[in-house]
Order: sequence, then C-alpha cells, then structure tokens
Amino acid sequence: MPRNKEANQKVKDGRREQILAAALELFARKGLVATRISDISAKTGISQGLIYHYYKSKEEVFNWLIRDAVEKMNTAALELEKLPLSAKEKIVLAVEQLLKGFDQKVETAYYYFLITQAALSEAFPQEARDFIFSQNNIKYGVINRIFIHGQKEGTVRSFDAAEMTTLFFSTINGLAMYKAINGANAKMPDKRIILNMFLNEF
Amino acid sequence: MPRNKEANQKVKDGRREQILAAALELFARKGLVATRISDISAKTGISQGLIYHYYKSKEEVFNWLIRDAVEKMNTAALELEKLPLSAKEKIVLAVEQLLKGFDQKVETAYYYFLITQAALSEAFPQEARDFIFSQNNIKYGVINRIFIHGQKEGTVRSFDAAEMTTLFFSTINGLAMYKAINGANAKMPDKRIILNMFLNEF
DNA sequence: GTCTATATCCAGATAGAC
DNA sequence: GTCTATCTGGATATAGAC
Repeated sequence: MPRNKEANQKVKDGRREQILAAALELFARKGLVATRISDISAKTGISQGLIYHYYKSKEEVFNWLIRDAVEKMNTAALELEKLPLSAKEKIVLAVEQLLKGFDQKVETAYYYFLITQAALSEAFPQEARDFIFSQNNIKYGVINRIFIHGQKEGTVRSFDAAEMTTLFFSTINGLAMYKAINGANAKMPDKRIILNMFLNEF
Repeated sequence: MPRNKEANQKVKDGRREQILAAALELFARKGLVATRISDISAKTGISQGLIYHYYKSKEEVFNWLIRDAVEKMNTAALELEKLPLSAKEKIVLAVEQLLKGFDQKVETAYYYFLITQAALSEAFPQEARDFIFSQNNIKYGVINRIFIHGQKEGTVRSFDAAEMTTLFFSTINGLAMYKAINGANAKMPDKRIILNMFLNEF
C-alpha cells in the first residue's frame, strides 16, 4: 500500500521537524550541553526513547540544525548576489531582509546565534564546526564582493572592504543575540542607522 | 605571626585569581555546563578538590566572574560620562577604547560574551542573571544619555537615541564574539566605519 | 592548604515489551 | 513506531589523609 507508506513518511518527517524545531530553541537558549534530551522530549511530547529512533544522538540533531541553517543562509546570499540590482540596492535589501527576518521570527535569530556559538566553542561537534568553517564563509564572500562592486559604483564608502564585511556580520550577529535574548520585547532598529556604516548616501 | 598571615592571604588571593582567569576563558569558549571542574583543574594545575576549597561550586565561580565583568564595565562607562569632553568626543573615545580592549586582550571580549550568554540563557545561575539585569543596563543608560546630549550639540545623527544605543551595544557584542572566536587572527575594523553610524561628521 | 579516593547523582543511550 | 525501564559512564562535590 503506497498510501500508507506515504502517510508514514509524512508522520516521520513531521516528527523529525518537530524535534528540530524544539531543539533549535532549546540549544539557542540553553546551549547544547545544558539541553537535556528530556527537555526536547518534554517540549515535543515525544518520548525520550523515540527521539533516539529518529536521531542517533543529541549531536546528530545539532548537526542537522547547523546544516539547515548554513544552507539557508548561503542560498539567500547567493540569490541576492544574482539579482539584477546595483550594489547599493543589494546592500539595502540585505539589511532590510535580515532585520525583517529577526523581527518576524525569533528562529532566524536563533539560527545565527547557534552558528556563532558552534564556531566559537570546541564543545560543539566537530562535524558541525568543520561544516561551518568550510561553508559559512560563502556569505562573507558574497557581501565582500558586493562591497567592492559598490566602491566601483561610488555608492559604498571607501574603507577596507574586508573590514566592512566583518563589521556587517558582527552587527548582524549582535542584533541576532539581542533578539534571541529579548524576544518579542526586542525592536529592530531603523535600517538607515546601519546603512550609514556602508553607504555614502541612500 | 602577621607576616605569615599576609603571605597566606596573598597565596589565597592568587589562587582565586588563577581559578577565575582559567574559568573565564573556559566558560567563554566551551560554555558553563560543558566546562568541567577537571578542565579548570587541568588548566590551573590546581587539584579538583582544592578548587572546592576556594569556591563552593562551579556556579559560584561563574557568579564572581559576572560581578567582576559588570562592575568593570559600569565603572568604565560612568567614568567616561564624567570626563570634561563633548558628546562627540566621548563617543569617539568609547569606540576607540572598546576596540583597543578587544584587540589587546581577548579576555575583554570573553567578558562581553559571557554576559551576553548569561543574559540569554536560563541555564545560567539565577543570581548572575539577576545581577546582570539589574546592573548591566547602567552602561546602556550612559551611552543613551551621551547620544541625546550629542543630538543637542548637533554632532550625533538624529535617529532615535534608544535605537542607536541598541545598535551600539549590538555591534560591540558582535565584535566581541568575532574576537572571541578568532582570537589573534581577528583584526578589529577601522573605528571610523562604526562612527559613521552615530556621528554626522568627525 | 593540598592532595587522592570515593560517594552520589543524573543524563545519554539502549533494550525490549507492546 | 512508540513507550517504559534500565544500564552505564562521567561529573560534581565530599571525606579524609598528609
């Protein structure tokens, strides 16, 4: 019966999703080690044993989360780069989208925070860390190229492009933390304040 | 013999300091929960049992660290506010000092990161978190007042001062993370890029 | 003050019934 | 697929010798 098979697959995928969603929030808020499988179990209503049916360990859950996050971000960055817009417009769009993302869904902020933590700490699974170090810089490259392009346009300030890129992502990470900490109470600042860092006029 | 008493006190203080210094780095890099007392023991060469002679628990070590950090930052902020300088000059000085601090001593970055983590996560001792929420905002107040003052001067951009304050500390936190992650490889960006966010000209 | 040895606890992961 | 019960390891914190 293909019907049942499909239905089963749906349930299975649903469970896996549920687990990831709960783990994302828990990992971001409590950290990987402080999050107990029992926390995930409590949050999802899925028994502890069953979680191990879907993922072979807590770290595997974490690895999936990181893969998801990095891939989403890279896809977004590469799509931005391909748009038929000026460098200046791309930068405005990037800042807009990121702020809107944080504002509308805390999960976006959690993703950023998780990646930062994993990059920082040796306590996180090596697999996830390797993946981050090999893949995460793709989005740095995109922004860096857009800055350089914008400098040729004359719209982007003439500071060192690499430094501006560092600052771009440091600021974004800082805002992600701010949002992750304060949740609904966090109001994202006016994008124009940020744009002042990078653009001559807008 | 007061001589011995003093000497003993010195040793005692030295040990306590050693433990704090090791814990700062470990907590920042691995997280509170992932850091084992045995890690602190290995890093300091102080036996596990002896650590409990100086601090009654791992969390107490953490609480001391947070107190130190918050107090240092508040003192610095309040002193900045009292200086006989224009608002514009104070902002330039604050950014300079913070960047220099991160550049010269990773520990400064670790302090920032630790506070941010503790504020974020329920996994950290409630005592430390309460202290942060009651005291940490002092430095936010200082910067906020300086921005407002600078707007009257005409030197600070006329965006919402609270939003600029949020952005100021988000950026600083982001840079602290960047430094904590990349250590000696992290080069702090040109302060002028940051100052563009807040100042009309400089 | 300092160390080594150990009691105690608790979380991750597994086994096995349904 | 799902649950409950349990094994096992490892970390905190303590006890007690020096």
